[in-house]
Amino acid sequence: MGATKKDIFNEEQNRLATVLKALAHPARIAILQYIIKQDACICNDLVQELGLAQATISQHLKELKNIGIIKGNIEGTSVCYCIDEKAWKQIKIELNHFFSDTIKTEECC
Amino acid sequence: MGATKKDIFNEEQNRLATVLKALAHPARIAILQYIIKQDACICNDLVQELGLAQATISQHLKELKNIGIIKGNIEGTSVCYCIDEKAWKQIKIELNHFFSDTIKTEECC
DNA sequence: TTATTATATCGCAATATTACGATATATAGT
DNA sequence: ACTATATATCGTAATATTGCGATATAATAA
Repeated sequence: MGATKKDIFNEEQNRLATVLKALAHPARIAILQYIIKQDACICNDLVQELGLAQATISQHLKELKNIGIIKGNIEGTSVCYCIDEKAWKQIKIELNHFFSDTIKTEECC
Repeated sequence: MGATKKDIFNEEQNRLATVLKALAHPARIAILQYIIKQDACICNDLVQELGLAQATISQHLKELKNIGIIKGNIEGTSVCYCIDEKAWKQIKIELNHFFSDTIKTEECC
């Protein structure tokens, strides 16, 4: 008990849930917004900007990297993070697909 | 420690995270897809369809109701759930707004 | 080499989520 | 009134997430 029963859902449902979960935190939304605004940034910029501990920011970056939406390039002693355009577009497509399902313009029952 | 630090983020970031979190579960994705497919359904239909306990489905429905994306009308002994079109469209707009931020077509750093 | 800077990872405590049995509530049918 | 049906809520165990200090790693600077 306690864990999500992934086995009873299909690929699409699990994939969508995983992506949404990775995005479903205000710090990770803020991180993405900051990266977009600045084009790219390093972990320490985010520590200054958001006021969370370095370990916490690093952990959030890892979760965003896990779904591929950002990527990091090593630049000397720091890591430069930016949006992975291809992944970003793919996620956009997946969400659009889900949300573009036609809703009946009628009241309930 | 442990709880999300909502106070350091802005309204938009917290709102977006809350909505995404409510959607970020395969069961809730499946519930929404089923409601869309059938136009409307009752809790028990979902219990049969998804194979989760009635208490679990009821809890997931509650979370979807919390963000307003679905609404329930009492119909005799059962409750008929359907998409709240207005809320659905609003959420769609909010997500589109977030995802339509222009991404630079350049490599990282 | 030693110090500095930037990040990642480990370990842990606090909190949140998920799932479900049991039970409460409420309506319809007999 | 009694029974059946449908849903919501409570309580609880298992698991996951969040946040951070401490520490490890790795590259640059002095």
